[in-house]
Amino acid sequence: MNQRNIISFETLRVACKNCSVGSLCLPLGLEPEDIGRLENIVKRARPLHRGDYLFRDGDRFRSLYVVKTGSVKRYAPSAEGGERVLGFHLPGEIIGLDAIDKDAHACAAKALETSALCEIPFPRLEELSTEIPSLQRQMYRLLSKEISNETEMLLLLGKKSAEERLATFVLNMSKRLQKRGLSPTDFHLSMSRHEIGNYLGLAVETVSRLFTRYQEDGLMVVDRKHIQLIDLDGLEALSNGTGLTRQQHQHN
Amino acid sequence: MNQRNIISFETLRVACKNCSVGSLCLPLGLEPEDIGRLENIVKRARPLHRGDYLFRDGDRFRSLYVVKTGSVKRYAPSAEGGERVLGFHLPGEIIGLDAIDKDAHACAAKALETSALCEIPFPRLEELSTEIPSLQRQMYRLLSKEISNETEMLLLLGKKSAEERLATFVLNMSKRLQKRGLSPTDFHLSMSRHEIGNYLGLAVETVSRLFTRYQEDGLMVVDRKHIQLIDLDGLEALSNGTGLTRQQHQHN
DNA sequence: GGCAAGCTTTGATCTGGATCAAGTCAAAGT
DNA sequence: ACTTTGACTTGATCCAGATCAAAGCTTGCC
Repeated sequence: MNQRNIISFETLRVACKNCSVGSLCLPLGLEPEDIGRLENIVKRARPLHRGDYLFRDGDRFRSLYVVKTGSVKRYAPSAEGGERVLGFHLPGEIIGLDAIDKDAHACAAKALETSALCEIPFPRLEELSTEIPSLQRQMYRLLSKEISNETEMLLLLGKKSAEERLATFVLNMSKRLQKRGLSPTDFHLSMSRHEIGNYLGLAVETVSRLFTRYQEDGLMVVDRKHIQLIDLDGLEALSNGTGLTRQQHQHN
Repeated sequence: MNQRNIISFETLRVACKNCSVGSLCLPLGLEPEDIGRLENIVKRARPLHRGDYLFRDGDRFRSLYVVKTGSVKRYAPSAEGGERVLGFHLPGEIIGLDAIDKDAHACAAKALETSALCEIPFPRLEELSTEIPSLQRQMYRLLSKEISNETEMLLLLGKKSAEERLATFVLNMSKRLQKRGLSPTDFHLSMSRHEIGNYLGLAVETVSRLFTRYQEDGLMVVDRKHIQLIDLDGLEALSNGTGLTRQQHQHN
């Protein structure tokens, strides 16, 4: 706590220019000069520890947040303590775009592990984006991309089987990690089986059984939260329903 | 065809100021003067007849569209002729926000009945919104609202039962029609049972059985595509899972 | 270390809704 | 009036995945 006071302003200031996830985030497409103006309004948020809330449902909407390191779970608490997981957020991803309209958060967000975040006060961002057309353009793109992502998820929940859902999920993680310069075939899942199941509309048991089966079929090696993908093409085939069924696989 | 040529420019020009759905659309929150500038870039699109395409998946993204009258179905065609219905659009609703990022439409849109639309060339809208902050603000809100809507749908597909889904759908239609000044309890569904089922992730047969059951339980009167809602509270209860189950209902 | 509290796996059973299979009905043409 | 066509309903059966039940594993905490 005291330590915060002795850190100089310069240290707290965000440096988007050097940020490893800058190319996935707001600065994309901005001139260096404009990135400087953006840096002036971005704040470094206090680091979160596992289980800490970034915001809760019902909170007034003030800022967008960008994950710098770690990961965040976003979920809608339902009556009777149940919850529905809406998404997992990796470094470079922006959280809060869904709250702009209602001016309040309809869901809660909490850290899955120790995480660092940037905070972007939305009124100032909105103001800045009237002055920097390329920032406005990037905002439109980010909002639109978020819609596409949700639509993708809708497709998954609406017609894919359990097998297809989990394969899609694992591949999606793989691709997102790759974009961040991490291994697409060897990674750590920061969320529990329960959370994965909840996110995909499946029971924990189903998730567990599928991981076991994928491993038996030589698609991946699973050791608790550590995943090693072996057969990306096989997973891709499963993910879009063109995969061999269990029986067919055994016969070939 | 010839008739189009003798209509004066003034007739073709869009008059957002007098539009009955203006308060649901882009002009919301704009000064009369700015609405005038918006009108200059909005075009009246050629009316569509049942089955006509507004755009197809893969089409280059050029414009947003607003339904003025009628209704439009948006869907993702899948391999082998199958399709996944992504939404139904009523007057005042904007179509195409999901295509901004990729600069191409990932889904197709076709008219469910004779429909009139406005076309808003996106590059010009983007330009105009850098000049009119309240227009930019409205765009952010609309995009954000779209994300919320999709999230809502995600919740529905992820954990609601068939019974809850259809009740939610009917109530959602009711509320949207009410906002447009139409009866919230007596309306016509322009889409088929098949399309409703597809949209909700249910089989046609399930939709049909549920409509029958709702009617038996005195919640509504269904006559082909015409729906009359009788017990809004009962439907609301069903829709969020707090409703009595069939058995409980009979015992009370 | 050792115990408690979660997670995760695995097995057995159950069920909501899909699928299959006939009809029924309404609108449009002949 | 009679066929056609496509949308809708109704009934019978089936199955993927939920739910129930019971262990194994980890991790953390005293």
